[in-house]
This record gives sequence, C-alpha cells and structure tokens, in this order.
Amino acid sequence: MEQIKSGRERQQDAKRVEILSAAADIFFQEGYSRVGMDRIISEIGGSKRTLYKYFRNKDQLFEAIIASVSDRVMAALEPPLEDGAMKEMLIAMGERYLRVLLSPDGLALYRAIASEAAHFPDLAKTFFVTGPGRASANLAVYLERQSKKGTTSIKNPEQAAGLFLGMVRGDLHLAAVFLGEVPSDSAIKQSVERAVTIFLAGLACKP
Amino acid sequence: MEQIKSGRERQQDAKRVEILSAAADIFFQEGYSRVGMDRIISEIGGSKRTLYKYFRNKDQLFEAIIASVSDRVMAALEPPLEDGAMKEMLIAMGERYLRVLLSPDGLALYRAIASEAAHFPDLAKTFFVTGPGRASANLAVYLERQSKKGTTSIKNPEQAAGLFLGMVRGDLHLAAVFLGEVPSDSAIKQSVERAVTIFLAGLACKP
DNA sequence: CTAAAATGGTACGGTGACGTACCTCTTTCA
DNA sequence: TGAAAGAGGTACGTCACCGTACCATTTTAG
Repeated sequence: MEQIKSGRERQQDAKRVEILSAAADIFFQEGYSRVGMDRIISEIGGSKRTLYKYFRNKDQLFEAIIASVSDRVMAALEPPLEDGAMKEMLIAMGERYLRVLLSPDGLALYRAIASEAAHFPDLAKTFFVTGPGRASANLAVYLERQSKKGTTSIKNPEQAAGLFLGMVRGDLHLAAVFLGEVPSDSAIKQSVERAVTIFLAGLACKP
Repeated sequence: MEQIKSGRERQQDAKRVEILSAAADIFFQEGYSRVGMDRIISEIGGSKRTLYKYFRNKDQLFEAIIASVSDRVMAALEPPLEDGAMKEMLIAMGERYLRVLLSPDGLALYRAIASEAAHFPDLAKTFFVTGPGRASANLAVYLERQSKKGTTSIKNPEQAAGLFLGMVRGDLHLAAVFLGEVPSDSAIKQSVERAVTIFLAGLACKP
C-alpha cells in the first residue's frame, strides 16, 4: 500500500521535484563547483533547513540531479525499434539520438558528467549505460536481427552500431559541446541522412 | 636579438615549464576547482611568491596549462597529409587521430575543456580549432583534392570529413571519456579499419 | 667580493561556502 | 480546535582557499 499518499506526502514529493529541477538548471548553467547552496536556496525560495531535509549534502543533491535528469532525457531513446525499411529506421533512430544529445539538457549532462566522471564514477556509468550505451545496444540488437533475416550481413553488430552512432554525432556534437554551436534542425536532418546513406552503402557494398 | 638569453632567463623558462607540467598533472587528475594553489606549491616545492611571479592568478595558470598542453598534444595531428592510396591514407590518419584523443593528456584535455567551456570560451575555441577542428579541416582538403582527381566524387568534403572522424571516434571515445575504458591498440586498429572500409564503400557505392 | 635580485618558508587578511542551530510561523491531522 | 510536525528565515561555527606581506637565505651579475 505504498501507493496511498497523504496530502503532505504528495506535497513533499512535489517540493522535491521542484528543488531538483531548479537546482539542475543552476548547476548546469554555471557549473557544479561554482554555485553554492545559498544560491540555490535564494532561487527556490525555501530555507536551508528544508533543502537539507531533502538532500543530505551538496554531493548527494548533485547525484540526485544527474540521476533524475539522465532518466528523463535518456527516456527519449528508449522506445524500442520497430521493424521496417532499414533506411527509414536508421534515419529515425539517428535523428532521435542526435536531437537528444544536442538538446540543452543533453549537452549539460554530457559536460557535467564528463568533467566529474573521475569523482562520480558510478554516476558516469549510469549515464553511459542508460544513455548512449543503451542506444548503441538497442541498435546492435536491431542490426543483428536484420542480419539474420538476410537483409545484410554484419559481422560485429555492436561495433557497427558504435560506428554508426559515432558518425551520426559527427562534428556536430563536438562543435556543440565546445563551441556552443547547436546546429539547425535541417542541418541535423541532412547530416543524419548522409550518415545513413554512407553506412548502408558501406554494409551493402562489402564484397 | 631575443634569442640570446642569460643563464637566469633560461632558468626562469625552465622553471615556468616545470610549474606548467606539474600543475597540469594535478589539475587533470583531480579537477581544476578541487585543487588549490597550496597543493601545487607543495608538489612543485617552491614558494607561493615564485608561483605568483610566473602566473598572476589561478585562472591564468589554468589558461596557460590548457594552451600549452593543447599545443603539445594536438601537434601530433598537424603533419600534413601525403597523397597516396586512399585507404592507407585514411587508416593512418584515423589511427593517429584516435590515438591522440585517447591518450591520457588528450582525454584530460577533453574533459577539462568540456566542463569549463562555458567559462573559458576562448580556450574551448582554441582547443577545437587546433585539435579536432583542424584535423577535420585537413581531411576535408584531402578529400576535395581526391574528388577533383576523379578518384571519387564528394559533394560536401567538410561534412564527409566530420562524419568520418565521428565514425573513427565511435563508441571507443565515449567509453573512454565516461568509463575510463581505454581500448587496446589492436581494438583501435580494428575499429579504424572497419570505419575506413565502410566510409570508402559508402562513397564509392553512391550511384 | 659585494650588492642586488630572486627564492623559500610562513603567516595573515579577507572572503566565501558548507552544514547546523535556533526561533517563529504556518500547516496538517485527530 | 489544539497540539505536533514541518517550513521560513537568519545567524553562526568552521574550514578551506586565494592572493599578499614579510623576512631570512641563496644565487646571480659586475
């Protein structure tokens, strides 16, 4: 009967989410080490006591933020792949993948975790496994199924998936991370389509 | 006559390099915001006065470190591309590129700059332009030359270069950044060769 | 050899930030 | 309605850290 929650408990849950969301915005915008707890309080409008009732300390708040945002953002990668024409399939998957990585939250996550990976190894692993790693694994499963159906022959589906998604990221992702240049929607579409073309031709033409 | 340096000046240069190198190691290993100036002093063995004679403040020290290491590491990408068989060319270039990005300094640079890109935009731009961006530009020039020689026809050399190098990074680079899993030499070779195969086939098979 | 410049070592001012304590006010449940 | 739990606000203790100042010592140049 854990489902039944009193009014207070629902309110607490809401407060917790509110803190998480606001703190995530600030941390992502200015950097974890640069923003203090006082700043978060002043932005949320509660008291310090309340904040420390929900999160033991700053590190734990950070971990909760990463876990929460990672779940939410990477959920967009989760819907399983429908079987269909391979080209359209790959295009849809590639665009979805790239859009997630290039979204504001996706970029912020990527940067925050890349920098703190050494100090929060579990967090980094979670991000990778639920994010890019899962996308890659899903694609590998799809490729292997296609391979068994005889459409194409792929020796190493996991490697192929990694290469394809790497190509999808291409230089667009690098430029977004380091220069803050987020490409336009049409640029994303065009880049992914080109990547799919090369990838499919590469698989097919293999003698 | 700037070349003539007295004994003291040479010694000062050496000291500066020594500080830069030691501080880089510590910053990269533990993170810029986490390590204090006292720590660097204790590691180098000088006094605070000396450190602040060479670098005005902590930020400037960080900038100098990034610039220095970036120059040194990315110099390995600089040697211009010799013309030759396209496949061997791409393999050589891809391996060199990936090895640089996966080297300890390459990874440390990538992580440090990714996290601080918002606060040191000039630094991030410098890193990108002298590093991955330059490699991409060089490759684009090469591809365009090959295209004009009639070997293959490439519509958008810059995009093609970005896609190829993205594929070379593949999931190996992601895993290294987030999980600290640096692939073996043979894994690098195999992944790059597969990427080149797909890329070339993709270009050739385009009807 | 001597004077000046540089360095080592340390102590210090000032600031900021984390986490706690206390008091008051509001909200919830019986 | 009344008492207990929670929340707001603030002040504080403590600590770490940046950058400066001071003095003794070594090294360099002439």
